[in-house]
Amino acid sequence: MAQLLPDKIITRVTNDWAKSYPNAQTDTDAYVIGAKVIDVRRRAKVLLIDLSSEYSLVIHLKMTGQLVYRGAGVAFGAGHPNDSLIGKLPDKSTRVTIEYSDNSKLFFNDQRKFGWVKLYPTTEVPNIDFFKKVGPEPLSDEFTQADFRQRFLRRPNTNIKAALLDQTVIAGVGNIYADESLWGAKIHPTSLVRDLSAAKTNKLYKELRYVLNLAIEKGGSSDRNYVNAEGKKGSYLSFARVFRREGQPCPRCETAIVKTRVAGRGTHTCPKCQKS
DNA sequence: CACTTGACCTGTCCGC
DNA sequence: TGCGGACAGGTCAAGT
Repeated sequence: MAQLLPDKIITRVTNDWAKSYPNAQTDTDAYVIGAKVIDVRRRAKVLLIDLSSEYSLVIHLKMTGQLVYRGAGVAFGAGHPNDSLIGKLPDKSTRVTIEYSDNSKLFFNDQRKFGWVKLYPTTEVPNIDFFKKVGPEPLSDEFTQADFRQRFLRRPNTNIKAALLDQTVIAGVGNIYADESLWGAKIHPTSLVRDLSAAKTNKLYKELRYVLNLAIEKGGSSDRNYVNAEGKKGSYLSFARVFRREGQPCPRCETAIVKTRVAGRGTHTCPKCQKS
């Protein structure tokens, strides 16, 4: 995305599901049509496309959203090299289509319709409720072990998995990387935050950063249909130690991985390695 | 206030 | 094969 979009000029934005582009209206076109893409950024799980109009498209993929970019012509239909992963576009999951002056298109596809594309003045983005409350980026250089522990201790009476998933504590950790990092740190997901020693939270800090870096290197976790902007799948799940591995042997101790429900989410643990 | 649960949606899978 | 229910990568609002 960051390589594909800059300098492209938007000529049209259409949406097939109102909630996927909730502030779409004719007067928003004034800030979008004819605008040039200046930059593509990310904060937490949100993507920002900054435009020359000083407005930004703010995009959240939620569970099943995906952004797929295609050049003009044959790329929209049969014969595209990515057809085995995702076929002709738009398709029945296409919610928003952004067209550019070179006739390329960016498709926002989202089977479950939880994701969205919103438009805000670029200077207002930091004032969106979500961005005011969201926690620090766990991979940033300034984010230390001590910061990590201190952030968690704001939620002393909840379990560590709920705290890991809480975007106001730490940004960007979802269900997969929560399970994976807890396994790495040998912490049971139901452990109360207040009961975790500094040694444990330090270990979790290291494991979380390891897991996130590995996931980035592998192109993320394509659960089923997910593809990136170039139509490619990520491969992290083939490296996962516990996530979606119920009944398979723990890579450390061979004990069968179990699946339970913690913080309302499917949760995978090794019952021997992660006792507390 | 801190914390948990249900709602938002479509599609798939599993048991009857 | 059909049908009901549970579940799926995330976040809010409403509930306790």
